[in-house]
Amino acid sequence: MRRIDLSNFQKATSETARDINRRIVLNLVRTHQPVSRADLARHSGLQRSTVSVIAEQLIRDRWITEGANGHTPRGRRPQLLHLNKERVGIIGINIRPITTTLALADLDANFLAQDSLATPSDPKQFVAELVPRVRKLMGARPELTCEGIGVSLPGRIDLASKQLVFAPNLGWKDFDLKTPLEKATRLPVELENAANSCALSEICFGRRAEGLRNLIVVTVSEGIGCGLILNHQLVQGSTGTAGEFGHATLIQDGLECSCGNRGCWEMYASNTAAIRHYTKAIAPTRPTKRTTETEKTISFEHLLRLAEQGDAKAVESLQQMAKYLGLGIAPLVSGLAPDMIVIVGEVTRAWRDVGPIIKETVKQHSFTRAETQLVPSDPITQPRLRGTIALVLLKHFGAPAVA
Amino acid sequence: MRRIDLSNFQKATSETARDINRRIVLNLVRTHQPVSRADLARHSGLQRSTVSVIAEQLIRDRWITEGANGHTPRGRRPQLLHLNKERVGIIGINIRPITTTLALADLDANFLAQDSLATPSDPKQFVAELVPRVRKLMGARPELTCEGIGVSLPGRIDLASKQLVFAPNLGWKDFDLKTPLEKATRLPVELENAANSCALSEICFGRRAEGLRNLIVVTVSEGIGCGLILNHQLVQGSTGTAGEFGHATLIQDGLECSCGNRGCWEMYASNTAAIRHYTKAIAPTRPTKRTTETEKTISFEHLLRLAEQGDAKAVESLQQMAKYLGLGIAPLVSGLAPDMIVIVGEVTRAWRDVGPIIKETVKQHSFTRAETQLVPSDPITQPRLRGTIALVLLKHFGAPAVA
DNA sequence: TGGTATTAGTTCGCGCCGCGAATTAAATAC
DNA sequence: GTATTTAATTCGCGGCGCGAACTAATACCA
Repeated sequence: MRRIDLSNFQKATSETARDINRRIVLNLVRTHQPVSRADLARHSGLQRSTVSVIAEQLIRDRWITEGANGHTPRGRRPQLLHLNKERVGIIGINIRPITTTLALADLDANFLAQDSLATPSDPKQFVAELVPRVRKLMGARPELTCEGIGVSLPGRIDLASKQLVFAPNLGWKDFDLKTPLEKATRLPVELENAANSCALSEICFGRRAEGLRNLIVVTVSEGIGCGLILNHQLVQGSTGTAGEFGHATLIQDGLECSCGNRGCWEMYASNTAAIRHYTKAIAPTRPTKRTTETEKTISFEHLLRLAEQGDAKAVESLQQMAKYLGLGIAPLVSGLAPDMIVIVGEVTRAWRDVGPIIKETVKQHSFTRAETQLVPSDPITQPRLRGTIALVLLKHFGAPAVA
Repeated sequence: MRRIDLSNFQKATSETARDINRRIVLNLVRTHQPVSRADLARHSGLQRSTVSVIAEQLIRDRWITEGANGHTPRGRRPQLLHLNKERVGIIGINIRPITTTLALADLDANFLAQDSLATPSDPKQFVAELVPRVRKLMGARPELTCEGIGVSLPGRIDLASKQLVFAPNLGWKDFDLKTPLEKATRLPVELENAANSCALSEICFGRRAEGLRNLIVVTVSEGIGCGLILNHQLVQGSTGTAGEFGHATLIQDGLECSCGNRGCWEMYASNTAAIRHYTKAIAPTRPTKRTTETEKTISFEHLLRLAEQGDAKAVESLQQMAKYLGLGIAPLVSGLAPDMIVIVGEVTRAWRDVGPIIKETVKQHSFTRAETQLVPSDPITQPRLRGTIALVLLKHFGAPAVA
């Protein structure tokens, strides 16, 4: 039961009921397509007459279309409805430290065209390079009306100003990406943290996580980030920085972290941490020089490959990483009791080895009656990028703002 | 933006708009009373005509009443509306290990009558003792229609079965309190964990926390519990056990906890922990015998009094406790970025000493841009008990289930 | 003292919406 | 060829919010 926010509520008008039911029907079409009006009525609990009117409206607005006729054992054949993939395009942009990928997606979140570029270190230059590529993507399917642009990035966006306030791995700070991008493309732009994007991707399009009430996504790369979906809703915190469990203390008085604290979770369980462990293992006496981001990422790829080839020290580094991942996940299970936790990151390639260790560690260190599933994300679904599509589509498919 | 839950959604009917606007108006009356219809129209954005109809309905249903006329610099005098305190009573029951308190409250969550009893160790006997006292409370103001019974207890309630699944400090387990209480009183009964109750109390009636989007309540007594309000909504997790950060690991391989893990937060920051620290300090060599719950609670009272009188070791025990409270709160600030954290428990009596330590520790160990306020709860508001009133009232004052 | 301006609250017709019964459409079974 | 079954549409009804018009009550001012 939600408390009504008296500083920011939405009164109901005569169109509110239609708005609610239209969204319900649109969602039902998406999940059950192809589907007849009669089935929609059964699934929604609405009268067939009401569904007919709503369907007519959705067809008129080109959200859905009528396809072939279906089959029934007896009686008139239903006219099957499905999402109109020819109507809407969404641009998704996934910014990562080295490479930025962008794509054009349809209403089913299928990618129709993709592109990528090296992420420049200067955010202004980035906008300049991005805009023509966005235009080119939209040009790939000119018949589609572009609904908006979703952006996922390794940083945090201030809820009020929509400015990027913190992105250490990009080296950007206090930059307004939204305004210039909106001006240049004349499209609404939604920014979101990468972990949050992944979480949206999972509950909106995920095979196993779709529709779950409580889901946590843990993104493991240079650092660790969390995307929290609680009560079907993204948790952003008061300013938009919720999810920074990567900088929660795991080991009191532990290793010094760039954030200024000591013993942060990501100092022990990130890709970087695994590399550090491995480096120490193979050359315990020689102190390593500070490596750049590029070297780190390549190295984790390398570490994974070594482990796949059976390198004992590489395997051990990953096992260590898995143990610490479990130690950090355990309090999330105790404290938030989610239905599912999804791990996103290169480390999932070694899931056969690390999965059981994470699960066992979580089991030993958590306290809950909840049967939280712990699963790796399928990188082929490109959750960071696909989440940006969810970000834009939720404006049409999400629950309406009411009361 | 919330995702629509296709396994449990609510279609809109022709009455949905009225339901939404009625709840908005009811909330506005509560927060602005006494208030005129014209002001309600201004605050809600609804037409005056609509507000008039809704007000008439609310008066007919005896939720609100018309009071004296107000004053305006010019023009007709408004008829002021306010909540009808003579209509509805709510029974609140706060179960604690030693004493159970119960009260009858009005719509403003003011207590009209109170009672208390020793908490029996047998839950069946508890129900038998409770029912006549509930009847007696209702008899104190027979003109009130009792809307329901809210119960707060130190344990967790399974979301699906509504059974009490875990209450170590009561010694109860897998007991159904709801059904027998509902049968005996013919009133709807809502059960909730004590920390969650406190959280509801704070956002519904709290002077500082009312209406906040993200709030965490940390209850500190024999153990530590957390009540999480995120996006204006109680977080219960998949089974109802969310909030058990007290059993999150604070110190790896630390003290053994009754839950089976080691180093749980509540082993270092609970009342029990402070007593253990004090006992060790005054008799470091002699091992203490296992104390009962009763002795522990009395002892923490004693410890507080000693500290108030300036006993150095007692003060140091509380400071130690405060430091560990801060260490446990820090990851909640990093990870959930709430607007406010409220501490509930006897320890707040020593806030002048412990408050600054908690705040400083949190500041040093957390990572956020959020300016999370950290405040002690005012025990005079009886948050555990008052939260049970919110639990019942939210059915009428909360946002309606929609989409 | 009576008109004017101002504010509160009500009345009423309109259009949007979902409901549900009746109707039309199209298929199969016998 | 008729009955049966299922799909989809049509249409009148009642609930609801809107907004214009109207009534009520008060202060100000000439």
